[in-house]
Amino acid sequence: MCEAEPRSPATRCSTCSLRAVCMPHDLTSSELRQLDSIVHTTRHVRRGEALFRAFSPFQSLYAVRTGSFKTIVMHREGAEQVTGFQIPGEPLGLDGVCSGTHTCEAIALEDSTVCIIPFGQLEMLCHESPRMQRHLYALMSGEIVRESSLMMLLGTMTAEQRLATFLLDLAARFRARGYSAVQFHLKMRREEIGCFLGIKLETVSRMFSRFQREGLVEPNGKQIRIIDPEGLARI
Amino acid sequence: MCEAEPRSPATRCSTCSLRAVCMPHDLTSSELRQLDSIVHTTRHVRRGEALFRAFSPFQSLYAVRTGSFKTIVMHREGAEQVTGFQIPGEPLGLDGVCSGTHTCEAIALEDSTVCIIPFGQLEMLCHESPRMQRHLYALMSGEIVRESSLMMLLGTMTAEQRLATFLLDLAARFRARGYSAVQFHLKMRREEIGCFLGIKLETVSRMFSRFQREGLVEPNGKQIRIIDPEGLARI
DNA sequence: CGAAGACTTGATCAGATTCAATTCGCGTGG
DNA sequence: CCACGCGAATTGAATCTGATCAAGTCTTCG
Repeated sequence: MCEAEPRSPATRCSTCSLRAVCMPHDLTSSELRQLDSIVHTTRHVRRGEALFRAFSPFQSLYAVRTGSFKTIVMHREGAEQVTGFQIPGEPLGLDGVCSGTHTCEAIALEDSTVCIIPFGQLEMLCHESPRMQRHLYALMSGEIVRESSLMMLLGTMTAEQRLATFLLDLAARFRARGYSAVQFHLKMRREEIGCFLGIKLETVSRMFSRFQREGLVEPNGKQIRIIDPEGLARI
Repeated sequence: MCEAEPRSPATRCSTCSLRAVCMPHDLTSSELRQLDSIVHTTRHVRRGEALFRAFSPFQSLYAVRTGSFKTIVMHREGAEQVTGFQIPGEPLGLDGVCSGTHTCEAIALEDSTVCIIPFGQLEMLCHESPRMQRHLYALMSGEIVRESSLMMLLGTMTAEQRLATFLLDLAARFRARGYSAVQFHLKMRREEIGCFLGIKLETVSRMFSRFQREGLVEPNGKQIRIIDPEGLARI
């Protein structure tokens, strides 16, 4: 066989339902074909396993296809900070471009799959396609902006405001992907939410209880129903 | 005059003493010449004035040439978070690439000058020069990494650890630019330090006093002398 | 069905904030 | 040139938010 092995349609960018989330919307069919030829591998990561670890060499960017991840940075002696949660359509690995080595690690919150985008080949495609180039810039800059607003959260907000902001942000991201923004399932544990928001797991739990008392949210373990988004936003 | 107006040597990348900090170290002389032709303007910003504001259109990246800046993101109703301090050789404006609009604003902490790097022209240069391309990627990714470690600071550290980390980080950056890492002048007020570290100005002041009692730092208003960097790192 | 892990809730404690009172430093104008 | 005045910084006391410790309940999964 001279041709590359045919892939299942599910692993093609050109037919992927997440394309609108993940890639620029105005790619030509020729650019899409090139993209297909780059992104020809997916990888399965089991719940709890690492997609990449800190200090591992950077070779590829990833896009979450199914499932979800957390990214964490480690401090000396095990203190860790969750720097983000990624759901389908969102990028992973942008931290590695800088030094060629990952500084954070990405752990699957459930059995998940990612698309693998070899960075060297992506660079070449970007060199040919101004649209892809722009998109890569935008992805990186977007990550910078996302982290800035997280710093705002960690630097200025109370525990109550942090959890409210977290829930509204998740809801918006689910909505953007066509899922319900009102009811969703948290794949992460209370401890991981706390570690993301800079508070302890007990505090997360107390704030959930408070939201329930105040009729803002109906938490049922990991199943969350948002009753009063305006109320949450007002906090 | 057919030729572009001659610039003073001080405004040329090719002769700039900060080039090693600001640009890739392995540029060819032809690449340097191209760089000179792009970065042909500097701008003065008075103490307290904005280099760019949130929501202003993004057109250029900037590099601090002299002086220093803070970048802040605003929340509804005036709550603000300082997301970074920039000293000579450091980039400004990377947040704007994403949406074409700045999300933070950059305020001069003292009378300062910046080099203006029009982003459209930089893109073109990057297209020609793989080294410049890599450098731009690295700048953006580096900002992502920097912000991650700041999130770690805001999410997991005590006030004492935050200030110690802040001082050591500044010291390292001054050293990298050939300034003393032991003694330096803080251009920002206690309030701004606090706003960066997610603590109140009184707490910053108390921590400075504590460091002085413990013989770690000799603070004299804004003049700082670091006595025991290992001790600071151990906190 | 039982055990381990995850979550909730209460009581107490500690670190940081808030409020307030001085003190210090610096630029301005008499 | 010095005094004045204002913003910045320091320090103390009271308060509060969130952390810690601990007990008990709920879930999940082998």
